[in-house]
Amino acid sequence: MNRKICKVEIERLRRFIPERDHFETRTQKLISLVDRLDEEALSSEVKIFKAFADINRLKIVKLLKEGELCVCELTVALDNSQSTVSHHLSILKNAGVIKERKEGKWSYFRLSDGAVIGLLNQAKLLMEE
Amino acid sequence: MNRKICKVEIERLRRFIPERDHFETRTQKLISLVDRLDEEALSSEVKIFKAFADINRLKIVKLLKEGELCVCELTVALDNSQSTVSHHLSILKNAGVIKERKEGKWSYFRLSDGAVIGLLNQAKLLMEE
DNA sequence: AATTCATATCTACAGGTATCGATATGATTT
DNA sequence: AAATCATATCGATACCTGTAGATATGAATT
Repeated sequence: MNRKICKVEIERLRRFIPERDHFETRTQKLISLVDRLDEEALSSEVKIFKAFADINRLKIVKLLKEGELCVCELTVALDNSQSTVSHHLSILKNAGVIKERKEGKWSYFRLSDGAVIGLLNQAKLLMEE
Repeated sequence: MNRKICKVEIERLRRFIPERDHFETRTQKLISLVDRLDEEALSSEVKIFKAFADINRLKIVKLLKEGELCVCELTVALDNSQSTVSHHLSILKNAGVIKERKEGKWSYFRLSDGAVIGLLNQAKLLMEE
């Protein structure tokens, strides 16, 4: 997760900073704002959004709104290979979106809580505007 | 976006369907549920989640909560190359998350509306649980 | 009109990720 | 204990994506 730092570019931009009204104070404010961002918290947010950023995983989430399901049911419903479904489930689980319950040979998955549905609704709202 | 269909796998699973209580009706219900999902709408949702699924784009969104900013300000604040920032902005714009306003040489970007902030809050909620 | 500047686009590349088949694991059934 | 079954993990592969430098574009300045 280490971005390459582009110092040359920054210097190039800094050269004209004093020439524009308020530019320096504005950018200083922005820089300190970025510095105050919690990188770890941001990474968690990214992880959640990544979890939702795949059509098959979205389908899984929408199916799980109907209730708990096992891997084999999801495999049939999604028409994907079992290993693929398993992979998607582990990403969703790792992001905290879904929870697992083992029962004998079966693993049942369910949505973590109502926040997921709220998230989806917000996204839809954003989309419709 | 064309998933490969894994018929063999499905057939393998179908063989034991009649042997489990309610499995057939359950999976039939799930399959028809998936069939009724609007692929195009799902793709839009995925596009939005993808827009948020990068740490630099999240930072841009958080910076834009402070108000309208031009590309060069974001470039300094994020310490990324100009082309990279421009690329991220085009993804956010394409997903409908931000809007652009041109003024002379400058391009100013702003958040589309309050839905973004709601979306972020929902994600945070989900994360904290 | 020539230069400078802000931004967008193109090109290349490294790392990430979705997918599947094959195999491993761990439970259940025979 | 051997076989079967559900799921997870591994290995390979093709595609996707974030990044930066180079170049193009279009506006403002000289």
